[in-house]
Amino acid sequence: MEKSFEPAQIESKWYARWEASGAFRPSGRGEPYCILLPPPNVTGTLHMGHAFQQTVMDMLVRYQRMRGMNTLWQVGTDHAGIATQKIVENQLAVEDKTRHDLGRDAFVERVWQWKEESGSTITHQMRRIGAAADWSRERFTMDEGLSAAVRKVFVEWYRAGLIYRGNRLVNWDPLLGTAVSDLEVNNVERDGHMWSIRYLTTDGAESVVVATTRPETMLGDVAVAVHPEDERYAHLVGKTLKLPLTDREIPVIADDYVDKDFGTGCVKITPAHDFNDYAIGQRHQLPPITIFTLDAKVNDNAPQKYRGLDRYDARKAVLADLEALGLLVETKAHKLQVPVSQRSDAVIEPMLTDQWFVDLTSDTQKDGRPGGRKAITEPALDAVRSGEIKFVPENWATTYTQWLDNIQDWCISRQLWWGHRIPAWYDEAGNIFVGEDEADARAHAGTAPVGALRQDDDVLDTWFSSALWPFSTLGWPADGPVKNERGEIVANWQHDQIFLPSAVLVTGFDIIFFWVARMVMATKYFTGRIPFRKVYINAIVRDAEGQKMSKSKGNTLDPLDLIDGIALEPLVEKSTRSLLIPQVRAKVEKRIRKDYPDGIPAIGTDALRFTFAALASYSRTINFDIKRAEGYKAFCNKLWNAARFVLMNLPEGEIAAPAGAPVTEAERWILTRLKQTLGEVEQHFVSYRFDLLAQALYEFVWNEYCDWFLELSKPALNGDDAAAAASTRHTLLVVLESVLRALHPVIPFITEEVWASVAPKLGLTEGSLMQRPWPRADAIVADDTATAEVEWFKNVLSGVRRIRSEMNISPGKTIPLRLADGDAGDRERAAKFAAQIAFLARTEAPQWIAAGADEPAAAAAVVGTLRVLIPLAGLIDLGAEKARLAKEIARIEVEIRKCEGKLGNASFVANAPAEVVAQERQRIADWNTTLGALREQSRKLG
RNA sequence: GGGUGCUUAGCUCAGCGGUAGAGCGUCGCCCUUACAAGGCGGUGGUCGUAGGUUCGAUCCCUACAGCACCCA
Repeated sequence: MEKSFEPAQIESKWYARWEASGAFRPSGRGEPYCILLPPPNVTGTLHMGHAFQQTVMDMLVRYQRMRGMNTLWQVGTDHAGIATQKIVENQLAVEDKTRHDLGRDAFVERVWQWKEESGSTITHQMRRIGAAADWSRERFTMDEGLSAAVRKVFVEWYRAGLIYRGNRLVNWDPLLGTAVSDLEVNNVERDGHMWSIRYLTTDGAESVVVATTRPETMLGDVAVAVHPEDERYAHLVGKTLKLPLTDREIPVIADDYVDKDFGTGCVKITPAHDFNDYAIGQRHQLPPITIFTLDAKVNDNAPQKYRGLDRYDARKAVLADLEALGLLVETKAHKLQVPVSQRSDAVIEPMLTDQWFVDLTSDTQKDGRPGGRKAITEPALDAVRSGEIKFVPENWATTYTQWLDNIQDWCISRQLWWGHRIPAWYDEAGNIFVGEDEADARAHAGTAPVGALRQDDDVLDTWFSSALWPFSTLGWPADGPVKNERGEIVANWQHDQIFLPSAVLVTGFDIIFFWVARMVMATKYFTGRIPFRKVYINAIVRDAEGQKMSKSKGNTLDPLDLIDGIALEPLVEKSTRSLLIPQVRAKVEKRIRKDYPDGIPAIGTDALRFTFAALASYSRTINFDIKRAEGYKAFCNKLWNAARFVLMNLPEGEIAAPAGAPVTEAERWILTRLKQTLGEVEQHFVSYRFDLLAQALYEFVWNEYCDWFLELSKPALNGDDAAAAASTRHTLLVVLESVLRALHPVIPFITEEVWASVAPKLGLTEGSLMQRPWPRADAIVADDTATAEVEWFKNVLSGVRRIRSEMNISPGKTIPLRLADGDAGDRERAAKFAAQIAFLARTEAPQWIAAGADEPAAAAAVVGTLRVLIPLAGLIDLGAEKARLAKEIARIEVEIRKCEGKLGNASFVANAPAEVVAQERQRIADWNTTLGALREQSRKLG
């Protein structure tokens, strides 16, 4: 083995071997265990969130595979409608073209071409993380099989009356020219104004004042509403107002939606451009008046002079005209919530358009069939409420159920070209024909089409196909094998449905609504099964200061840069490349030069993965600190060197297991600790506490195996007892190999590399660590006696070390050692560990001082009643040692007083559990023993 | 407005009813042939505030303060 751990060399060789060996595919043996990869966008590149989430999935998959499960990690990518279409549209823009110049077919063809060339970036990056996924079954949401599932689902829901087409008010993105769902709209607080406008009654005798943040929409007003119990306006209800700037008259209506106490208590009603107003308009049978075109310019329903103006220009014009007429009563600054499209940042305009919806809210249809609430929403709610699906951490179930309780119908049509085209056709009379293809649509129609059929131009919301992921990837709805475009079988529902439900979904809270809930809905409806048993909501990765990572802040980290390292200049270049605003660019560059003056060091995949594991508590954010990752790289190096030590102490060839139990206490102790650690780690896998899991393994490897067992093994290996040496050699090796297996799910590369050297020594014949079983705690025998003895030894050694350190005795200097007092056990143990004490404490052979004999002035450590003495002569400052003893005595006196306080409290003794009282009595006895020995020592020093 | 979290050592976080812990940082000593990406030893906290429950509260309850996120 090389002298130090070099991740780059190791990682490059193992992944390809694993993948080629077929080790990532389901074994076909054991219980099914499946994890679905949340399919990343084909447009994406791997970011820290992906790397974290995928590390979690990979740990689970590798662990379960080693435990003998029939493991499938189902991967693939998402076509990401808008994002992908935009990339290609941007490319066209460089050529001064739009998608309309190409036409639909040619444009879609070009998007496919882009996908073939660039769409696998992220899946290749996933391999660098070490993801043990079954790439042979990789899917794409727009491949033929998954598209067939989409058509089937659409048609079935439509025929069940659960998908409908309607002219509804939807969130319209005027920049992208498509509807978007409620979820794709963010409400952003912006500084704006509240304008008060006076509307005169038709007879001109009276007026009302309405307040609005969007004065331009008055051109589409159809009423002014007041509260039914508002006495100020009761007499006006039913009268008409003259709508300024237009020649229309609008009624005053009463509706208890209006808040009497807000503003003047009068509200202008614009049903075509406001969701609340739309509902009021419907209640009062007031037909909406659309005043904007699809690109948010004033249309022909408005007076001539405003037509063609952009909505914000129209606002200025309307305000100026109202001002001129003396109808603008007040203008004041106002903070308002503006709906913004997540995809384009454009301000959303509610627009009345024809769209397709999934019914999620009606109880019963007109014909008596169950509505969407009964058929789709409630089963999804029940799956979580009943505990069939469990969230981890569980409080996310509240988020899930509250959203479903208040859900709206899902607008699934998008006015895009890239995506699953809606399987609906229209005849020349506007009748709708739905089917998996045109022939199917005709066959299922009640009436013959009038003239030719034309397919709906729209495509489905990307999340529609994602919702089917748990079963469409397993081959549904086909009956037999499903092939990919290369003719390879990627799924077969007949066999693969054993993987439904999957074991756990690992995903971010931000897509509980977009994806998790919809998967439950669709999977329950179409397969009758839940899609997964658990939903592990992973934390959001932030920077070391807890700030959200964003390109414009310059605090993003590329996981591959952490793995490979990157010099400062290339890092600055890549971080600022996409930033167009010079000030932002300068700020980001400055930050990077400050944060990473030497660039980013290469820490390797294993250390990155271990860091993710160590940070993965139930907390909802994790702050990624490179320093922490560097610490775990040191851990990898520690493991590496421990293995080197073990291997360099072995003779050539295979190491036979000695007959019988391990000879030394140290061996039996480390095996006991290994057993405990493995038991803990198994628990932490069950509870998804990867932080505790990582910590348990870290502590075992570093603080137990390396710090103590390796050290204890040195005198054993070099001592006269051949049996102890042989036994120790074997135990060193066995524990190391178990540790490698236990750590493999977390740090697969280094463990595989080390194992390759270790396995032949144990005569193991598996070709890869992946094929070894995960080590079982219950296969190891615990030995509490040995544990107690090693703890005693550790106390003795620590005592000597503390004296050395505090008395400034050079660590290399061999010093005399005396033992005084103590009991028979101490004598036995001192004899047993004599070689270890002498070697590790660097002392001469310990000598007992007989009771009552003269003692040299000495510094002392106390272990029970045993005093471990280091004679002062020439080594130790008497005054310093007295001070040290006094300090220790004072500390113990405080502890004793605490115990006495408790035990002196009658109600404590009466009410506390007996074992707690007993524990307290034991504690005080132990402290008193130590205190007695310390006082004795103090007296001896005079 | 409704909801969900968080507040513990300088920093980042575990612990969640019975002696306050880890990593990183910091200080001291040491290049002791597995590892200086290291070894050994130390320093450092009235567990956000105020009440309550309890023999006992960092942990449970209530209120308050601050911070964050989600939904409207």
